[in-house]
Amino acid sequence: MRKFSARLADVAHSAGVSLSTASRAMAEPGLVRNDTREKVEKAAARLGYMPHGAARALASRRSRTIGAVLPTVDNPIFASATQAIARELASSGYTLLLAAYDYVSDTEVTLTRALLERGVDGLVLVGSDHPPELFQVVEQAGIPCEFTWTLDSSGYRHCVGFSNRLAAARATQHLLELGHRTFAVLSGHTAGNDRARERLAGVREALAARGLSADERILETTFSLGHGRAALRALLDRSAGRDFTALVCGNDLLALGALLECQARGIRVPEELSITGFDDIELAAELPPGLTTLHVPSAEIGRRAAVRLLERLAGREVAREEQLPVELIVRGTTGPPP
Amino acid sequence: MRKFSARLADVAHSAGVSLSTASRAMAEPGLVRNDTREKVEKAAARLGYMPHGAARALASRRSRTIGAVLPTVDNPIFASATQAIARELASSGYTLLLAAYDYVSDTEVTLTRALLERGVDGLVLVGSDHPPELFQVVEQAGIPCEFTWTLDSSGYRHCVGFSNRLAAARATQHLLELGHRTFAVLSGHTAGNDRARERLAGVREALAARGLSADERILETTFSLGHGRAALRALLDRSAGRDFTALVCGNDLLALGALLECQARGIRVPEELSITGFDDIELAAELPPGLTTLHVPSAEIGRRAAVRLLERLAGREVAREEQLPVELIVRGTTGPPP
DNA sequence: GTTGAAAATGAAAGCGCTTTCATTCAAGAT
DNA sequence: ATCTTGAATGAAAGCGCTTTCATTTTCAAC
Repeated sequence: MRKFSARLADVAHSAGVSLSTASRAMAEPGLVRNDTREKVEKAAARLGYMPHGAARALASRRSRTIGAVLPTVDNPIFASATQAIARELASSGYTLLLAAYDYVSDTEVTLTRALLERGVDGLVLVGSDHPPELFQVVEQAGIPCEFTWTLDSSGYRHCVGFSNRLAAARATQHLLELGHRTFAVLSGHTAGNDRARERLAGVREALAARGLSADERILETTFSLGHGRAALRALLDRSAGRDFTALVCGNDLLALGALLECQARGIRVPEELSITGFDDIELAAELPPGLTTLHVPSAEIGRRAAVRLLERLAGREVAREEQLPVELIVRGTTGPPP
Repeated sequence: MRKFSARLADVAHSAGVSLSTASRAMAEPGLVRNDTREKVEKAAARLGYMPHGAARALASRRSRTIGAVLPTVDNPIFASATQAIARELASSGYTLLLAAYDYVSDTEVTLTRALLERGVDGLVLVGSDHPPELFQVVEQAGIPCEFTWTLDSSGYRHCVGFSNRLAAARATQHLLELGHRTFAVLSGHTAGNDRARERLAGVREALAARGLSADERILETTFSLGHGRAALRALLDRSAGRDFTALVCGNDLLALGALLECQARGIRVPEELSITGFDDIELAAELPPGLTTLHVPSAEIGRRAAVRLLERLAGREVAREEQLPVELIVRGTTGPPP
């Protein structure tokens, strides 16, 4: 079934040079005379030569591929970060290998191992919370790794992101400044997810600084519109009536789900209830009255992670930690309490 | 920097068997005695052996990787299809390599070539519309390829999907049956996108069958909420006033964008204007009054594409074309004309 | 015990490329 | 002319694995 495919040896022969010269002509054009390089290029074009990545990787000990292991690809922020990584890598001749583990830790380890076996030269991971087994295989592989969407408290891993804790505290602060004193929180699942955990911690700290707490009104759920909606429903049904004026959400999907539930129930936002999100996805701006949220530089995170990895692969040093700005975007879902 | 990593030869030596036996113990356990297999497995575990994918690929002539080339990963339908492909492949020991070309044809060819160089054993492409160059490199690589989200009119390529034309016609038919006679259409860009083109053609045909046409009220734009909104705005501003009662959209993002624009302008849906989408993303059900749309089996498309590829790689035959059901979901955005 | 066939193992030849090392070549200095 | 030197090229040794082919072992049947 597989057609004959020209090898570099065929190209070399057709160009009338040795295999090594042909190899150099393709990889390091500076090492051969101009006319021989042209001969080789012509021969390659003539034969429709396509390099054999596996052979190249085996001989050179690098694959020119980077692996990214994501919780899910079905989230605009990861999608744009991924796109950015891929683009940046492509401009340096690298290819991105993608794997999504759907928030299942075991799968994350399996997929990471699969990528390492495929010989990726570097790795992009999300968050700093991972099974010890994962750190172990990555360590053993001895390849550079960037942790994203987070800052590493241990301070010895390479990461590019922002403080989820401070950002979440900022949103909470915004609500406090508007005068809110009774809060509810819709958080993502915190087990194995440091971003969700840090965001929740940030909210708690900001409240605690004012002697407040939302403890009995904190719900953890899956990041999605439907779950956000269901979670608010549960919150409203449980506390006899609505005993809070502000709702802080772990991401925009949860917040928008909550907003839709409010609209369905006839709860006026922000007059009766203020809502904040996190991420600033496109829908946050489009859905009236506009979601107050934190804008995270997702594409920039991806791009920087890629750049840093390329730098490190080239043997250059980069700062351990790269902090990117998160901006509070105030839109229509927050206002003074009733 | 890179740590020492055990090779299969080390495992073999440690287990007291030959390299070939060790190889067989890992790849074809049936070929070695139980106790030797155990010896090898123990040795592998002891040394933390991790197979070298490139070496394996070079020797065996297959990489156990499948490539998928998508227009974008930032669309729920592609995200879920991708997830499904990856899951199905993983269960057979295959890994998915992902590439997104952002609707840029040149990039599509470049990325496909990159995947082929990486030695993918099979390919999943979206749609049947591709630059001739792409068909050529795929052809030359001689690997199985599945075209998805479409049915191939030429009938000689392997594809799994549905008729975008008939589905779009069905939605149009629904509006016709409700009594609508004046239509506008928000289409995705049709250049190089057979799905968008077929959907538009389906609408046109359904209208033509009743002697109707929407020609002067057809707009092509980028698939996104914001662009959908802007497109409807343009449509309303251009025709002096609103001279149509039904709006057929190329996908849900466009439809939901249009819906938001209606809500912003105070146009009541469906009382004054009926809207249909295409895809049935989560938001279509959540955003009041609920979008009437066509449910496409995106995960199933991905899963079947993966299964078919695995079958073909195992040397088994599969039907050239696999048609999946598309269902009209009637929600709140369609009703009788005013 | 033999014998023969099947099962298990080992030796060795690559897979297609990169890269070291040795060799040749061109060209300026003597 | 000869020598020197650096640039350009070629020969050959792997990279870590799979797989063919040959050899040894096992074990049922005689």
